Amino acid sequence: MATIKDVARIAGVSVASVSRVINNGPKVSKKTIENVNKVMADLGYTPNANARALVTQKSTTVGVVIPDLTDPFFASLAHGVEQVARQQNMQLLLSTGLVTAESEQQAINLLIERRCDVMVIHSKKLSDDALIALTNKVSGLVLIDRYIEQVAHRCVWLDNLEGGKIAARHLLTLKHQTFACISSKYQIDDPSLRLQGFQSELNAAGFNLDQQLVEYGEPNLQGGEITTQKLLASGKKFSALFVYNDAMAIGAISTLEDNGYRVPTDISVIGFDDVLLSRYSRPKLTTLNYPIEEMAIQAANLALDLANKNDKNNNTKDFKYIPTLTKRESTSINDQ
Amino acid sequence: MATIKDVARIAGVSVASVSRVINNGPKVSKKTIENVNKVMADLGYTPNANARALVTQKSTTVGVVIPDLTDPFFASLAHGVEQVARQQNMQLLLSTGLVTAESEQQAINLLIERRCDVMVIHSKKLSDDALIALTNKVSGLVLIDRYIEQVAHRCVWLDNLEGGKIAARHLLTLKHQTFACISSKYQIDDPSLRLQGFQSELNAAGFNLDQQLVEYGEPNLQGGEITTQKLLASGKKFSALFVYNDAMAIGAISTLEDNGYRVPTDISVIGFDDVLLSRYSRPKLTTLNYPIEEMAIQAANLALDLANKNDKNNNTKDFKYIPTLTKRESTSINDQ
DNA sequence: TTGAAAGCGTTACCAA
DNA sequence: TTGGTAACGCTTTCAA
Repeated sequence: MATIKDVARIAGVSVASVSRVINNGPKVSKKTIENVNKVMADLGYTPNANARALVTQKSTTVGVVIPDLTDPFFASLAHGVEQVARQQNMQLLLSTGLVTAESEQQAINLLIERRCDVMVIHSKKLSDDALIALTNKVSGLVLIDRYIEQVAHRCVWLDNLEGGKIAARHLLTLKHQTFACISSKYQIDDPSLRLQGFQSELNAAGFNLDQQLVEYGEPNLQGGEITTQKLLASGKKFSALFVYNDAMAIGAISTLEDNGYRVPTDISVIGFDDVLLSRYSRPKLTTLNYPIEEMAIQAANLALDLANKNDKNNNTKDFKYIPTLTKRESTSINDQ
Repeated sequence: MATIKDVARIAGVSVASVSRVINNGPKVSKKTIENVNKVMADLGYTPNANARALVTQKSTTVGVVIPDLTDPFFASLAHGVEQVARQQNMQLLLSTGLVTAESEQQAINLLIERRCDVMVIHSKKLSDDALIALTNKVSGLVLIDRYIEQVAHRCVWLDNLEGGKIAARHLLTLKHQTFACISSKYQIDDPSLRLQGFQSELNAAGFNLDQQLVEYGEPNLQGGEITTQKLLASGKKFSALFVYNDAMAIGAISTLEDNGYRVPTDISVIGFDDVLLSRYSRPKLTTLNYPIEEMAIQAANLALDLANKNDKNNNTKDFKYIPTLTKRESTSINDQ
């Protein structure tokens, strides 16, 4: 592959001049520009980004660490980051497939090796301390979907507790009085906070959440089906069901209808996340919108600022998002 | 950030020795290894991948070019490539957001700038010639979902024509006699081949596809709804509907049921792709499985071999995949 | 407006 | 088993 030297030699100029025309540098004669451009085209010359990164000490690459690309939620996150990357003429360096603290750490290390100056990290397994340490090493590192007090100004996160409350309020407004809940068996923060918020708001309104009507399962379609079967098997009645995420909610609806319950006529179901899926279900899912793409854009911009030390405002506050209710068809008033 | 020189100086050895321990090079004394490792740990030293790439002339990076990350189909493709990348300790460099031939070209150029030696490209807009030219420049470049005769041995693709035929055969087996079809308005190869295969198999069995029962729309949920409305508005009867992809098929089912038709009792619907969505719909979608992840893995491995000149078998044949029928609940026998 | 040359952080060859 | 050093392809300063 042709190098800048080849171009210089053939064009009969110095590499410095070639470099100048590549970078639209100042003070180059029109003639040189044209000449060099022609030679570059002839040779099919493409500058070597690695060499460039080495000398300029910047990577024009933004790193993203997420657990799984095939989960639409994370795909949206990556998509958000990608948009700001493209704006900046930067590229996405992606690390996925993370299950343990070690693999998360490893993924981040790879980004550091590439001297990625801007990174958006979704980490649930790494300890606060490990993350804080990383934060000191990489100035453009931003945490998404996680809140750590000591590095609050680098956290872009969603208030899951409030999300649970909003769901409860919606159901309460619809005059429901008996509630069930499906949560995730994986006890990271999110599910327990959502459940906690839901429950506390119910209590505040003078209602109770029967612990026998709380089930935990895999956070996917099948998990929703299985937990709903258990709920039904308990024999207890409920008219409103709050589900950890949309995939489970769709599974729940499916099982409910298979068992002769109409949604929302007999039972109202509310999900969480508002992924694409929720618009594809029948009935269309009422759910809490998790503005993950918007948050990812925010996170990427923040990382960019941090990397460029544009921390003008020297921000110390975090970036908290509140989910919003998206009313569709799976909840309705309880008129029994 | 600490460099190899810092490590060498502090450890009291030469950079050559440090380099050897980093790369598990031969002939290093145990003592040196331990000493150097300790210093590296103390300094939090991380090798610079850019410098490495420059001198070794290889990038340990695999490039992926896809139109859109949020489309589950492409997410699966990226996921497949990612799996083989990880196996090789390589990382994904991702380019998305492609709409025109120019932006596709641009995306590929960025990968070349990074001296990405292994790349899997999903390109629908670039001309055959442009792609062939690229192929000469990058030895590890593989095309996915596209077939170009001159570079057949670098193509991993699906036989869409056969897919259409399989759909037709399935419906024929179920004794259907009147057919409708929803296609994509974007006239790249895939939709027209699917339609063509469908039609030709119908004809072979002595049936006809009424052109008034063929509609074209946006390849998403809404497109499926709109085209189905048009189909219904034509007043013509049909008992079987072949739809371009799963998203449209789900839209179609929704509109059909809203208009009082039961699926599959009154009308059988068959989709294409077998994305996650198809398992989430009610009734669950009968569709043609597009083994995109498997194909992506194949493509990535092929690209790897090509890049390493492991073209041992000096393959000249292409990699053609045939979709397979996934029977679920949206098709049934026509007993009228 | 142009060119020479130093230097970015590594690896790998050649000597010692 | 170790160290010195050229080289990778580029940008950037300094002089001319």
